[in-house]
Amino acid sequence: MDKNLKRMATMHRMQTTGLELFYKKGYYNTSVDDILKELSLSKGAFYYHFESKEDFFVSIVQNLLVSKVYNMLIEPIEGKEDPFRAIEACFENALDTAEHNVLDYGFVLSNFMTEFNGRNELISKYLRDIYKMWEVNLVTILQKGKSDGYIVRHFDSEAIATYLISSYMGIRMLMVEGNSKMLSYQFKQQLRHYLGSMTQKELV
Amino acid sequence: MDKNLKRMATMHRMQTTGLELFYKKGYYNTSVDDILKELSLSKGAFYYHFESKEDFFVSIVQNLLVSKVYNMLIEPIEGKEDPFRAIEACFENALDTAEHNVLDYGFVLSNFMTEFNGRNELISKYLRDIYKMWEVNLVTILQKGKSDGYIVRHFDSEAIATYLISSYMGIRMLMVEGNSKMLSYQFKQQLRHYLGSMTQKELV
DNA sequence: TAAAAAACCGACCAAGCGGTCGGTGTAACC
DNA sequence: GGTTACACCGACCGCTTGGTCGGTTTTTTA
Repeated sequence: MDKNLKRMATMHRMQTTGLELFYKKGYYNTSVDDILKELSLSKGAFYYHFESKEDFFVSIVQNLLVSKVYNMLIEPIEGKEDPFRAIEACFENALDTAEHNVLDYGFVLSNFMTEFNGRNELISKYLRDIYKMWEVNLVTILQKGKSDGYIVRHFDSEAIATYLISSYMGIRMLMVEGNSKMLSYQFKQQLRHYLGSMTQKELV
Repeated sequence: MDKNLKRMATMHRMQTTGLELFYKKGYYNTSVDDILKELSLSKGAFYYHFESKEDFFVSIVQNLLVSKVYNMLIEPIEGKEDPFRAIEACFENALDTAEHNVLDYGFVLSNFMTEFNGRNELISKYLRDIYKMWEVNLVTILQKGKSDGYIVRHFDSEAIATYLISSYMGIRMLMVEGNSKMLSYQFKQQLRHYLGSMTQKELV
């Protein structure tokens, strides 16, 4: 009982530190020893809990990344009345945390997708699943927005979702130097314009 | 004379193969030996022509990447009458080559920017310079478009450029599996809508 | 409190890395 | 036709990597 608790605690410690370092330096450029040094743990401890470095990373994706993306990019949108307002607020909030160089998990996701693309199919698959989860959620709320009269009916929800996600991932990729505040501002402005151009005028 | 030719030929061969492999597998995940094996050349040959792996990559950026990005993403837009039409055509063309998984250098650029970000400041700087070149060109043509009456005057050219580049880099990041055709289609559609929403109606 | 199971240690290994260096073939020059 | 400089070779070096394994410590169990 208590046993399992300790096990979980250590694994969790390893996972959070692992995510942080993998994100900062890249998966292939971060050694298992790097993580262990940070935690003052030994190789033995690591391979007692995880089968391999790859297995370790998969566990991070499933235990941390999924829920973080959900909390930050999906849950804040779900069930809201006006979809565009909800999306706008959610994206802007995510960018604000990103500005203060806190971990922004939308970016973490796209960062890893880039790194593993064509290099590790298994991990890529897990990452794509998270992306799909995000996309499906956006499409759903856009469809609902149509029925509720917030969005012009003939627009393509899937295409809008794709465009939204790609622009978000793109801007996060650019927001890495000192100019992130400016970029974030410009992005928000254009996002509002883009969404505004598809809003159902009058009616409802 | 002929001498210099041979030198240049070998270096160029190394650079093109290097770019290809670095792009496919990542810089840190591609060894010098990997490239040499592909070319049936030896370590000696490599370090005769280049000081280090880093120096080699910088030479690739300066000799190949700069001109490729220019040819593909800048030159096709420069000096055109209607900026939105030019940008639209240029982006669509770039995505079409990307679909047939030919090297698309806008993506190569963003890929490397992600990989080196926070890991190699020198290389990051060179990559950012290319990005800036692209951005400045977009801003310039957008400004010109305003004076020529194609674009509503009060719009923010810098913000539009940022939004365009980020969405492009984002969509390319997503276009990696089999669904790239669909993504590309959706992107083009939304890009047209976005640009259309800023086009100066009537007048001119 | 003794035995058993779980958690952790760290020296060690083979493989791979970027980079060096003394040597070799070959074309250009006098 | 000998000299010289350029282009290339590949064994080798020190170091890091992911992963192993026999052993020790800590915790749970009975």
